[in-house]
Amino acid sequence: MPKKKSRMTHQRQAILEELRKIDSHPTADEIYYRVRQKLPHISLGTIYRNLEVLSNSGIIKKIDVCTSQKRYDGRAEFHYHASCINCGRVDDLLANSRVAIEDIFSALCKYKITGHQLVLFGLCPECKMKGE
Amino acid sequence: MPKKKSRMTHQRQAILEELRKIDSHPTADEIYYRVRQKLPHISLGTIYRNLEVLSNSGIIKKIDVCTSQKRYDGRAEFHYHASCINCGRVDDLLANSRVAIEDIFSALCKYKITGHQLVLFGLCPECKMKGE
DNA sequence: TTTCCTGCAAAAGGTTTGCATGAGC
DNA sequence: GCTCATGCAAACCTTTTGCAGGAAA
Repeated sequence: MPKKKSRMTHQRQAILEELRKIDSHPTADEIYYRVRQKLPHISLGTIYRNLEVLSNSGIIKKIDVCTSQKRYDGRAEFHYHASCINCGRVDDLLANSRVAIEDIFSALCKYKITGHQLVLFGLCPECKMKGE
Repeated sequence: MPKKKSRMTHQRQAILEELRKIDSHPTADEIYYRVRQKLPHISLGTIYRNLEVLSNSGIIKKIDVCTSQKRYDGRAEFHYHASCINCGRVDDLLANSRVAIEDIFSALCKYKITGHQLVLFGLCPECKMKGE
């Protein structure tokens, strides 16, 4: 199957820029809302299609923090995320322990481990302060 | 709010038995299919409502392996899961390293860590053998 | 006899897709 | 000019919910 080449359209550009500009980890509809400030006629379908294309080509990352909506991350390098159980914000964590985790479990089971997903839950500094 | 007491109906019983009988980690519709062999008139809504009640009371566990459907586990004790990227089966792993993981990340970020979710991906022994 | 639970069917909520048109390169 | 991408809207899929009748305790 010949790899089809993708075009850098205004829409794709705007989505990527928006994602790189903010360091939160927005959901598709948050991105939609933001990009519409610049391109008022863009559709949600286009947002989803582009997020898919961009993450399939390794330019961005689709992340799953076990909530109803997927989130997207402009940083494609490997790292973990922490999700606040109170306010829902999602923060980056350092990329430590990747190999360690997969090694530990490779030794403990018969799977050929090829990846893993880890999400930490807790209270973000702000919610921790508020004592909630 | 007074805790409301729950009743052990035939439906709830059958769902729980089915879940305990199989050590795969079925989705709601797989459970629906199986329980219908015994209770042909049970509805999917009842399946979902009972899985919710049972997991909220800590009798079973709802698990998320980052696919479109949630899965359910008759074992409520803490343990990890591995998901085969080829055939989709989900297996139990030992419960090691729980504290270690949360401790590592508590030291690395400003969150008050209260939990985490870890899923390992890879090839199950069978798919590994088939060389896929 | 009081709640809680069920079946049914409709709705919700997030994401994907078909189609005709539009725009990169 | 050839594809690939877009906007729109409808479809999809999993899960949730409203309601009136049914069954645990």
